[in-house]
Amino acid sequence: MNADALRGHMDALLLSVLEREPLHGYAIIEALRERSGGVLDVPSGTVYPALRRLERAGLLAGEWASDGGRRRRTYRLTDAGREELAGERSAWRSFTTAIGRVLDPLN
Amino acid sequence: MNADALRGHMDALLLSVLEREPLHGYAIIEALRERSGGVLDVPSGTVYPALRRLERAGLLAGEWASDGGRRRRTYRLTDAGREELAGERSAWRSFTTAIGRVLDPLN
DNA sequence: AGTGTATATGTAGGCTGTCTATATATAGAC
DNA sequence: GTCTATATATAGACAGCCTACATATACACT
Repeated sequence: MNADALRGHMDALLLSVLEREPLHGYAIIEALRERSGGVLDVPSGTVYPALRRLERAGLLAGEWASDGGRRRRTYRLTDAGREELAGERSAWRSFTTAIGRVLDPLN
Repeated sequence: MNADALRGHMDALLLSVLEREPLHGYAIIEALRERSGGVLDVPSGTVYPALRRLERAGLLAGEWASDGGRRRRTYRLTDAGREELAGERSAWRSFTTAIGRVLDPLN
């Protein structure tokens, strides 16, 4: 998976894995790997700053928790985050349609 | 269309529109707009440097021509460019599959 | 007790491709 | 003579993803 290909789609991915239940960063990385069939292996240096960015934007709400001695920051979708996710899904569809039309060898 | 979303997919788009016939930069921009149903309106400041980059990489071959007093640089796919296009199409399929799985609300 | 691996978060700095804004020049319509 | 379309190109800004590194706990194994 080329790194540049992810540009501009990371937000949608992060919001999407948080749709069903709140998760912390490390669990999000694993969820992305599993749900993509092993294709997406996003480094922590990408995910943690992105989560902070989405929190600053009001799309996620983060909260510190402890499991034994380990600190975790668990993120959940805000209402604004849910709206944003819907918009991202719509944008993804029109994006793939547009690129797909150009790449279609029948053209 | 968000600018970042295109990152990493521009090469595939450019190679793809040149698959059937050689075109010059301006015509490529129009072809992208038409074939995407008006969604892709890529500025010249993106396309011309990208074409040079692909030429340097040996994927395109450019040649100056004149239509009346206007100078045009017409690009055609090289053999390496055709191979690259096949790879880009394959990468596009696995990319959309992976992202689509994560974005799928059924997950 | 010490080593190694998995879990867990985070920062600094680099890279690169896309964008905006600008410049140049010809052709043709009005 | 002016405006728009055609045609190419560069400079510099910007943003986000990356690598590499730093820190710390839990747990298995020796």
